[in-house]
Amino acid sequence: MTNVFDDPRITAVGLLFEVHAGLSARFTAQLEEHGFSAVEFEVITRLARSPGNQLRMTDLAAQTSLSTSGVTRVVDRMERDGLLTRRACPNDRRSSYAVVTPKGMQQLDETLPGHLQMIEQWFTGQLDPQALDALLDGLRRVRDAVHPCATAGSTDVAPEQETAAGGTPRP
Amino acid sequence: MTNVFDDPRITAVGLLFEVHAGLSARFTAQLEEHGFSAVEFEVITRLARSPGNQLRMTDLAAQTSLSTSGVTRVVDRMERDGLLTRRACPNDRRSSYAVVTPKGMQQLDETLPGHLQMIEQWFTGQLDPQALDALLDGLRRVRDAVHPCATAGSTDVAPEQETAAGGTPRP
DNA sequence: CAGTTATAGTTGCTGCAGCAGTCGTTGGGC
DNA sequence: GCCCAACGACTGCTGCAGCAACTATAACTG
Repeated sequence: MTNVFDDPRITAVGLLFEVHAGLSARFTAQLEEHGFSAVEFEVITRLARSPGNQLRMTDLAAQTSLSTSGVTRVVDRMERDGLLTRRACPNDRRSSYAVVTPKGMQQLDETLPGHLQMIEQWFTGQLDPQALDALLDGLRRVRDAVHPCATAGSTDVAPEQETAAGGTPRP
Repeated sequence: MTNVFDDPRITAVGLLFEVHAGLSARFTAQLEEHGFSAVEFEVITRLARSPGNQLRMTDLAAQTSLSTSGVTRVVDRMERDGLLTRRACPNDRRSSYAVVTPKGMQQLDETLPGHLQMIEQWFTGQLDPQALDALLDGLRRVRDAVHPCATAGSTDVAPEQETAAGGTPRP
């Protein structure tokens, strides 16, 4: 039987997903040595790169792969561990900010060098600069297509225009 | 403050992960229209592309992102839904095969065209052939570094050689 | 052949994330 | 000022996946 799964499209996706899984596993292992889960690291990173080391819960959810309820729980845990604090929003009493504490920043600072080294070792360092550029350029174009609002909290993006096989806006 | 997070390595990983998340979300939505969860689709795909539409539970675990216990539960569910069956292994009475049923194959056949179309629309179709090749080539090289045993059940790979920042072999 | 070790699969327990429903807050229409 | 829809965050419930413990079988050793 001629295998339908040799279709280059399937292979392409398989490749991308395997790379993601592989890198995730490596990173998770290293992050846990520093007391972070993958999600926690993503959260604290997004916060730390934002002005004032803080972000509203909703915006945090939009920037991460989490739902708002997911963000609530993660921030719960990290607040219990002293890495974050909640701060009331002065303008809007419904909103609250998640803020990185000094302890959180310190733990992040201890984690980052090793993390960067891991990236270098397993990802960027595997390719010569030219090939890496090509890879990133391709990824960027796919990202722009597939990930409409990568930077919530700052600028909003034009409403996406579906082409065919339309449907499900976004979860 | 000069932001540490503008480091190109962080950006590269962020890009890759955003692409993965974006594609995952799209695919998940489409797959669920056909009654598959993402994991179930991965499982049935791996089975369907294997000789005899079957695979031992352990090999299935190695080829997917699941642990062996995870495979047990997924196969439980899919067997309950009539998509798979367990079959005893004649040589080794410890092992059992997971086999795709006709109903499973049919449901897969109904799903695949739309799935391929999604891939085309959101991923491969976003790039001209040359750029796509460059992207896939880069991914392939990273995959080879990071994902030692992509094809379990067939050939084994040479034991990985850690360089620096050693440690945790694999989960 | 008996005894030990390794392997295949399953299951109890735990932790996590999403959904849907709830409460408090905000802003617009009248 | 009052009412109602929209919004932000939180919580009960459910389903899922991994770990560790367990059973059954296989392979190895003397």
